[in-house]
Amino acid sequence: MSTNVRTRFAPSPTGFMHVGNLRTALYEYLVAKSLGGTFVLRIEDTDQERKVEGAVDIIYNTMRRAGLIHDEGPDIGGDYGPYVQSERKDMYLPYAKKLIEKGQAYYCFCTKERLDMLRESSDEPGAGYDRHCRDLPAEEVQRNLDAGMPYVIRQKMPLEGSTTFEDAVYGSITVENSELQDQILIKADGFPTYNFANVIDDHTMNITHVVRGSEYLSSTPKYNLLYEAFGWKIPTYIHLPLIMGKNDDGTVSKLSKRHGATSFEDLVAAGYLPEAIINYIALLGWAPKDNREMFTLQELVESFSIDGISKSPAVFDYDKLDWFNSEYIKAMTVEAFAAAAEPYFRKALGDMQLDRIKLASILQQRTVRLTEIPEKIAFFAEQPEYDASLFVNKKSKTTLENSPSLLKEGINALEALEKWDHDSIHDCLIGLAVELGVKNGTAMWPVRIAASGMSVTPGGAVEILDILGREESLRRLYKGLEKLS
RNA sequence: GGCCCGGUGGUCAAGCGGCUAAGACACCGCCCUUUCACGGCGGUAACACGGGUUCGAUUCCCGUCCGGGUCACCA
Repeated sequence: MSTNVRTRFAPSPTGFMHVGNLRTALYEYLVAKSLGGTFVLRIEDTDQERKVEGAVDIIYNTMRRAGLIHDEGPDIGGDYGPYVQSERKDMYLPYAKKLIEKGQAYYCFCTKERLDMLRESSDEPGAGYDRHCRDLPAEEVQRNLDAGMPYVIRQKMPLEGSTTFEDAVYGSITVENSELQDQILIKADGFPTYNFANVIDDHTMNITHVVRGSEYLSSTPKYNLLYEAFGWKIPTYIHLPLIMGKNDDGTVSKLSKRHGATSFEDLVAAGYLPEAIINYIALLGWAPKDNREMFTLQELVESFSIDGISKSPAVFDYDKLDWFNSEYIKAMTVEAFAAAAEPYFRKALGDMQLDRIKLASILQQRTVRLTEIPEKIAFFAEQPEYDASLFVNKKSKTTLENSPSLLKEGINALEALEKWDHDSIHDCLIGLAVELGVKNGTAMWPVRIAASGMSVTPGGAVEILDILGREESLRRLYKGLEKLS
């Protein structure tokens, strides 16, 4: 028997992809793919007031860059379309009316003002709707309808008893029905609310596994009541632990914009690779059976299982993301890294023609985020003003006294070089150290400082000289010598 | 505040009645080394608390405390 597993990612087009959403999408993808199922993309745009131009494209782009390829969706179609809720608008009202017929829902003519007043006049923080229209006489309802009075449709919650549902992660959860509000199903503008559209769409799209953040845990009983009212099969619920952010005061709360770079686009702009981001967030709330940490998307599909999902919230840790990113960078080929780094090379060097592969090879092992690159190599384009004190280094045994002669000897040796390439420069300087009877570092230090003007550089003296080229190298070394005298 | 969920080192986390309580990140030290890194080796650091159940609880139950989520014509 092959009940096809179907999951859906149902973002609303807000203009950015929050990592919490991305992680939900990832898990939905993994649940589907690890079970040989289908991954559906559905756009939830029922809130006409919050519509953002171009936001859907951001969703497509993010999904593609993250590698989360959907099997059905607005852009590629499928058997259960349309996949945009605004295009399904007409589907929802009939379902709501069916509920009214069954006595599970009702028209409500209360104005927004009355609702606001209700809220304000109550001293209970959680006080909700007073069910004023719940038992309106049928004639009055009809009269209002005929008069064209604006209305919403509300779900009629049971006043007694309790509702229990099973969650694949959190287990059995029971809520007293008296806690449940008569939530709105259809808004005054005719659009369904998220909660209602969700149930209708998930059912009509044959979604078998509903994966979402645990912030929906407490509203799930309402969903179940809806499914039961229609006599529909209840999907498997998989609620995910929340991703938290650290606040300035040391507390934590649901990760949001105020915690910094928290959207996929933000993170990419901050110099993180999509693969590293995916790998990291996969491990926020899920752990494999073994100790493994490095996963490609495909490997995640192979290792994923629902019972590895944890219940407790996870704090988003930029340090760990940094580590993943540097690991991914180190694992790239130099060519791939050079390509990824190119925009940052340009930023620091402009049109200056330096060997990109050589640059990449000295940077690759020491780059955590791509965005660090420009500041690391800016000295190649223009040597910064530096102080002679940089020539002093205890470990290398260099001082203001011995540096001038050391540097002069270096210049002499280098000027005699026939070929200016890495190995020649290397052998030349090492040979010099031997000749002078000093440590390699002692001979190298003044050269590197004069060539770069920086105490810390990517690569050593040899690499820098090689990349800089003979002419510019010598020019800088002489300048250093001048500074020392 | 009501309701729901959670609670293993600073962070992510293994563990699912008996372990010297893994591993990773971060941090610290040492080594390597032409700087910084990288790499190698080692180290500091945890079962929130109190009751039970049991021969035995980090693991099961209850309570307390703490943390989070949720109570919209937002999703």
